[in-house]
Amino acid sequence: MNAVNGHTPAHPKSRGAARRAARRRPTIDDVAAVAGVSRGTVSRALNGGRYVSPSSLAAVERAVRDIGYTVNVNARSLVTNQSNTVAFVLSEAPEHLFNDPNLGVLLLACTKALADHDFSLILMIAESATARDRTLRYVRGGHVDGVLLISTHGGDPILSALEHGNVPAVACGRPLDVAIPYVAADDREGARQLTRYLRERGCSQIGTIAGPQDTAGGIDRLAGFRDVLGRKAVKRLVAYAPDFGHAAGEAAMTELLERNPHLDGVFAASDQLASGALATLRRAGRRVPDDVAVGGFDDTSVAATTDPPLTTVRQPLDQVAKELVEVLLGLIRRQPMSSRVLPTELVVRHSA
Amino acid sequence: MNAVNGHTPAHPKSRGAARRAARRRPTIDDVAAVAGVSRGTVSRALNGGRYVSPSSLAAVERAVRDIGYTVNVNARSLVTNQSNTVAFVLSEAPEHLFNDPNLGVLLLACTKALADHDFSLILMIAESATARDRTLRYVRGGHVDGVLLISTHGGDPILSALEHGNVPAVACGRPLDVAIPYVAADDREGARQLTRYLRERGCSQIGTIAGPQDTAGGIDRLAGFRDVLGRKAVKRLVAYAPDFGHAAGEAAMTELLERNPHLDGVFAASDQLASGALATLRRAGRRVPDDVAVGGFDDTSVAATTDPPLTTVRQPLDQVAKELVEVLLGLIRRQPMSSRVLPTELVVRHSA
DNA sequence: CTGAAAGCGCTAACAA
DNA sequence: TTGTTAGCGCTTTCAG
Repeated sequence: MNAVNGHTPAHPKSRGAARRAARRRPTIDDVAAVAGVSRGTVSRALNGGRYVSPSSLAAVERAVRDIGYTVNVNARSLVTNQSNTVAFVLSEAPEHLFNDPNLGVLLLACTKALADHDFSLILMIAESATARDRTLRYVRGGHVDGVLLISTHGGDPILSALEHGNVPAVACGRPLDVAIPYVAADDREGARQLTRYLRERGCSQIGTIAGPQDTAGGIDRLAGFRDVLGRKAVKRLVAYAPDFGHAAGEAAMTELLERNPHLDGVFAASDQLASGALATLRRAGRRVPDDVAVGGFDDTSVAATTDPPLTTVRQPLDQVAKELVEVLLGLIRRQPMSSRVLPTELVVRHSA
Repeated sequence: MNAVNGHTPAHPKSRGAARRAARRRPTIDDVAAVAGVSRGTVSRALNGGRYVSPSSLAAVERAVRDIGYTVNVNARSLVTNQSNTVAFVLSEAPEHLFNDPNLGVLLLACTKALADHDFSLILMIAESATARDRTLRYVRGGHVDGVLLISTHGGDPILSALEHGNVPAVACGRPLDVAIPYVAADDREGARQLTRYLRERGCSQIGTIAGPQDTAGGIDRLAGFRDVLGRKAVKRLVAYAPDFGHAAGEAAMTELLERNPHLDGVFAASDQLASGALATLRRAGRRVPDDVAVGGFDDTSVAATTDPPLTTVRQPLDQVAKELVEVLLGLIRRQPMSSRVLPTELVVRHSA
């Protein structure tokens, strides 16, 4: 109906729109005016292009490029009632958090996986009670379409809060005591793999540094260890670490060594625990892997830089992230989604 | 004008609003109806409470609590044209990125600092050309009020793209060749501190493992080293690492040792480089710090877990984050803001 | 396939 | 101090 180029202002809107477009950020009306179609057609063209003639579609695309139009997400979200944004919620003391090198990798991978679906990730920390309240308010306030929950400890208040909420949510790692769909690596089988490997390697006195028993990782990795060693996994051979860090690994290794002077193998529930164990062993004058073989878990960046490099169990973190996003997006589309457990892989280096 | 309790529907809106409130997410009109005031009054009460009588204010607050109202940010943003959201943009190959333990700390600290101002952080990765385009489109599309730029390498296309853009932006670390306000630790002075310490400690043959020379950290830390050693810092005593990682540190240390068998001190431009240097030195049979004293930079978590623990230079990352946010928020308010350089601190452990 | 028009929930300008 | 009203930019019926 109207001229396609802006030089021939046919109906009044065209002129107004064009002039305004010079100063303000262009709107859909500006596109419509330039493309010579109605606002509705532009909208349809922008959202899938259904019920739009090829010529209109082309005109719109051209106009969009010409005037550099980008949709105003707020206006769109106001009417569609969805934001194309998900919250990545960390519910733990932040100091601990980024000591775990897994977290950064996961965060990055989720961001990228979401970007592939045109979703953005907003990072929220819920370490204190007030922060948790703010997060919950924010999430429930409809600012995000769903939640990616990174909660390590059991009894996390934010988990139960989200459990019965109407906000789609998926947890990374099996949540304790809560029925929320999750995606996790197969911790238990991974622990079995490494423990079996130690045994086949000839270790006869294998101990374990177990992670905190209020985390799924801590519990399942110990369970896997016991699956393999059965009755032999006597109390004496298990040392419990209060967290997954280096210092805890040093302490637990000291304890294990005192109780079992003839130990010749150790499975630590994380690479950092293993790195601490290595430090203690060196101080005790034990050679690794000759005197004592050591295995870790996670295959984080630290595994490659210890001396000797760690034999460990790789978690498929990229895959975890991908599936986390897949499940959440499904949930957002109101599809029924179930939890997924991903296989781990033994990575043999030099410590065992 | 109207009854305060919902049982006495006086004007039509009240009834409709109340009924709708039962099913839908409550709106400002629902609050108005319940509080017995107009929508405008509610809005004013919600935004600062100016020009609102104490009694109205109380009524509104009560109504908000009663019906569990939360503002619809999209509607608000649509009219105010600001989102209370900033983008945290990473412009580098992500694999490298979270090897740097600083990054996680910074990200967390920024998130918290922003939360204190009721801003949210959205994470964006601009590693590839297409990702960069998407990021730029997103940022310019008005989805965020400003940008926190974490760019390490010089010549980053996203920097120049943002330099003359009208989007408020602040960089973490001094950007190379670009005039964008930034917040950074005083790398040069930090390097001087450590180098002086090595000299005062009695080292007479001090080498350095320099970081990549297309990063401000790499350049400035080397400059600081030279400031102290002056002419003595001959070429022979400098080894260049292609990145800040452990493996690069091992290689550079090997090189340094070959060229200078009598070396008795090393300043590495990062903790991870230093950790690599430690590994090489151990393999070479040199004792640290007795034969060779080693210093790192950053005071990341690795510094505490090496053997021996690293003497290093602490960057005040929490403070950096805080000021980063302060500057960005100022910029968003259209206040003129200038760059800030923060002092570093020498942390003495056992490696030197 | 297309255009017109009705809101989405909110803020801000204006009149009272 | 308050209520009324006009949009913000967009999607989505609903007629045509």
